[in-house]
Amino acid sequence: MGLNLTQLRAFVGVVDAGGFGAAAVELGVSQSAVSHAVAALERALGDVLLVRSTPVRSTVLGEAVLSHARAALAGADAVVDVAARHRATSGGTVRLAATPTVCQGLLPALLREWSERLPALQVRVFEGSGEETEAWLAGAAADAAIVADPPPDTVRGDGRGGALLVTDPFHALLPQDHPLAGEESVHVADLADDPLVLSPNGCERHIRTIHRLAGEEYTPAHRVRDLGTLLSMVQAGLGVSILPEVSRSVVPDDLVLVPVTPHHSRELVLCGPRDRPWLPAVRALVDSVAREHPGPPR
Amino acid sequence: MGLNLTQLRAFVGVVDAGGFGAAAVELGVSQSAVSHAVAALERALGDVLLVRSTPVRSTVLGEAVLSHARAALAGADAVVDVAARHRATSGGTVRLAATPTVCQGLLPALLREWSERLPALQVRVFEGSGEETEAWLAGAAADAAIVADPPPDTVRGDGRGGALLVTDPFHALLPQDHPLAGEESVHVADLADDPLVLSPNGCERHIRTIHRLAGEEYTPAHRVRDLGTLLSMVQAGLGVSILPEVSRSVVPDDLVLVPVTPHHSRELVLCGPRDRPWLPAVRALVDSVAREHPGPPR
DNA sequence: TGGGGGCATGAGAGGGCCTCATGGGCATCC
DNA sequence: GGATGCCCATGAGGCCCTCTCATGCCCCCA
Repeated sequence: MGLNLTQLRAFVGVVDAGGFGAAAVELGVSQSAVSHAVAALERALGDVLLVRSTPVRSTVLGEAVLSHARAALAGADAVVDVAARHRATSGGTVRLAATPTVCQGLLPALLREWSERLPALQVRVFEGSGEETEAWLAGAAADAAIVADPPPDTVRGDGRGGALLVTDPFHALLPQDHPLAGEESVHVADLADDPLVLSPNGCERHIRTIHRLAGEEYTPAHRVRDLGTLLSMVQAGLGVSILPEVSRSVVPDDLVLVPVTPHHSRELVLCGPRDRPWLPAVRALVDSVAREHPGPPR
Repeated sequence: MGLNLTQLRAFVGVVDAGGFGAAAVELGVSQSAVSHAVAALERALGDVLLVRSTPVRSTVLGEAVLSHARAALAGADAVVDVAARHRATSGGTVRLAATPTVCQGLLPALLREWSERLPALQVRVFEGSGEETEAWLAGAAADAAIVADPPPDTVRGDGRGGALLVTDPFHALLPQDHPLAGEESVHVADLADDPLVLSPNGCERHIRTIHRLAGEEYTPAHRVRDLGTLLSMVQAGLGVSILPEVSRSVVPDDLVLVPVTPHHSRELVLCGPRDRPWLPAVRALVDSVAREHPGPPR
């Protein structure tokens, strides 16, 4: 009763090969199979498609049907073709370098997304400072990285280039009971009296920029390596800090993030190495997130 | 191993319906069938197509495959659609009126062609004089006719209108031993000494035109009704005649057809009635022969 | 801690599709 | 005119696919 790709392939094959036997050779099946298939198709459609002569000719219905049959077969072939290409380019393991804030704030959702939407692709995360991630990527110890504010030519080239994951604004990190904790936003000058705790994970450059924009002096009171340490110190009332938005997920309940002015943000970009070809799988990762955020209308 | 329209339909259905169960309802099969089909498709393609969540989402591969799958299904649907339309419009019986010369010279090949290329269509031939065929068509005793030189608006409107079957030049019919039988062409003035035998089957108008073009007097010596009689009389040496090219197939070996000057020809056109809608089957006949002769480049 | 929605899975039946073998129509060639 | 070869149709038989039914697993929710 129902149509069949085998039947369509047999019909088109007979038209192209000029005969049932020739089509059978072409399709790698017996002549009988071709005959059965065409007969079944003709039964399903309710009329004859081919005139059994030498060479075989099409009936009027056969001619009318032929192009649609070709379209159907082309679509089916494209499906297997796309799948084959996908298997070849979207498998294997990608070593992804990222900073701690990214690893904690951004990566969980991304990894979950990737494991669902690119299940054949395994991502191994390497956490390091901003300098380390860039060094790993340059030194081929990593295949991709999430970097902040890369040179513009590497950002979302829409096919070539990396993918902008998120525009990540900076906030003041304050204890919940800090006088400014309830404000809509906080100017960096108003924090001048509080000791500034800093974790030099690649954000220091941006924090310096914020101070420069405000005309404030940049004098960090403490430098810690671990983000947990920073949080603990602010919790202990030893000072305040400035953190990017992606850190929000790891901020304890008794600390708050308040937008800081002058406004400043960094762009987090997923990209491959600058100086060597990208792994196909990295391209697949980039494309998958680029499709999520449609990007600017150019 | 091989793709399947059922599998593609299930996959697209799940994407459109937002779930396996909903797709099953949509497709009129069990939820289990949809699950099996999608699983088989994923096995065939070597990777997962759908993320089993609520609502179901596509993987990257699923998105890449979706449009091609839709194209394949659209092609297959178009095939059955075209076939259904063809069954509705290209079946039944057509009563076709034509003159004897056409019936003998032109129709055999046409009927054979039609029986092969439009096997669901039956053509019943009604043979009559030119006046009779036109009267039958006008009076709905025939559904179509092959007429000579109809008004220009009925000729091959390329979609609407009739189909030009052949441009049919006139020849002199001579006994093989006639002095002019070996000539390349014969001027009608050179036949003035021979008695002119005429069969008034609708060709008389053209023969009169040939004489008028030559400035010759038109004086037929004999008028017979049957073409066979005419041939016999010419064979018996009782005179000569003027016949159209399509008559060649019924001319005996001891008679010859020699192109006559002034050159003149008629156009034989297959068309439906002028004053009422055409049978769809008549349109199918016209289209089938119009496709044969590609027609002038406009 | 049940309950329900949603999909997967296994068993079994039915049908579709393939191959093998054979038959018939048609042309060519001695 | 009979033989031969080509080409397609047809019937039988077997395998595999696909469907349904029943049930299980998982997750979310109250």
